[in-house]
Amino acid sequence: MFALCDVNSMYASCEKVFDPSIRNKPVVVLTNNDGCICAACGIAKKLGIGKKFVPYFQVKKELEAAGAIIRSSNYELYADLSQRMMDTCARFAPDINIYSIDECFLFYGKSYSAPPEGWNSLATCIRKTVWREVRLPICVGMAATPTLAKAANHAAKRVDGFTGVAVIDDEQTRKHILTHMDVTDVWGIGNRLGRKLNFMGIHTAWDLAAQNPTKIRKDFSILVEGTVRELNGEVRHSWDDVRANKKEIYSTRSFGQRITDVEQLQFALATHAETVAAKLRKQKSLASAMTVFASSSPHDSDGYFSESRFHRFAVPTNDTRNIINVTQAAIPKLFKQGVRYYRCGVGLMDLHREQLFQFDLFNQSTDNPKLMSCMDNINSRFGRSTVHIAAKGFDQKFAMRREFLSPQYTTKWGDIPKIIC
DNA sequence: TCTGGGGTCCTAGGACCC
DNA sequence: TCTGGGGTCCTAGGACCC
Repeated sequence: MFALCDVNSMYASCEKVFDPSIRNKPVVVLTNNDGCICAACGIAKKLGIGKKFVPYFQVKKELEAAGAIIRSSNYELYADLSQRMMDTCARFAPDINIYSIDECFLFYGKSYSAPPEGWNSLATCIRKTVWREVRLPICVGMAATPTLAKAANHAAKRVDGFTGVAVIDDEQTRKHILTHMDVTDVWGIGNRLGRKLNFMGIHTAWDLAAQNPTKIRKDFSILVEGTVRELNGEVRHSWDDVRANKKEIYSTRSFGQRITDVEQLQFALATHAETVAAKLRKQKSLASAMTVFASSSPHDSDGYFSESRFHRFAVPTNDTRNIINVTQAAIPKLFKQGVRYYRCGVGLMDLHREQLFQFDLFNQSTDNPKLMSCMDNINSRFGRSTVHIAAKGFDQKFAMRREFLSPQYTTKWGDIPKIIC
């Protein structure tokens, strides 16, 4: 049995945890740089406002008119509450897999027999406990495969007759839930595949489940075939696949304000280099190649500019200094006077497991793992960027725009809620 | 006045090599 | 009668996810 626990409108719900005054109001949360809408609470959704990934400036008036409370993304708060929610969920299963900031899969293997009180009560208990301990509303879906657990979770949220919990453990329920589910709501089926499937007369998840997997593989891909099989109870997402190391690691960001000077671009790229290098070390991998890029905005009228530079390392590395050096060397190619830079980033690819990589006699690694782990440890203990490479600069002018930021209630001493008697 | 998220994986096609 | 290879690496862009 797999369970999928996921927080309802995670970011909006987090905003309500420490601010009861907005609990009964429509809350809408914006992406980085207050660019787009990325979450809306249930009340906002009912009012028909807060459509995901719509640019904020386009719907600003509409939101004001509806009396919506606007918040910038407060990742410090969300990441901390996420951790607490995951800790609580983890107590209810032998194994947990954190899928994203607001979702985790729980896995009950063959040796685990169904709880005497039934799966439904277990799911309800998880939901209630998370609410009691973290004050986050979650939905729990349970089924024999991850894709079906996702479907059950979808039903728990949207299908009449379910209130926050759904378990698919018989044919009747499977059919009921899948027939009430749009094919594009199936995990792995996006808009594009959805359109093609619709064209073939496949509209619901149930229609998709009824397809011949071999034919689907021919018409689409091995991935869609896997989805069809999972909808029929055959596990295709192995637990290890979900947990597998990344094959590529990226860090990219749009700037709070457009950038026109080289130094700021260098600082930004060095910052991304540090981020990806740290992520790479965390999964204990080495990168053989990387790409560095910078661009103006495709929305700008004065011509779109985009440049990238690919680099292959003679010896795979996960040392921040090697990765930063490449970003610095890329500057002449990426920087052009007069361009209003909107976005830049760094990507690592062709990744290998640290222990498995064979070095040769002629190319010795220049990495300094002790220095790197020392940096990682200091930063994990005292906070991000307590020590950093000087190339990142000390006067970054592209700070994220976060005009409607709430306090970092749980991660900053000065922001801890006060109770005044 | 100006404003438009971030991450990962996959693949077609071009460039280049022998 | 008409016909012209095959492999690797990189790039750009598409597709999916939240």
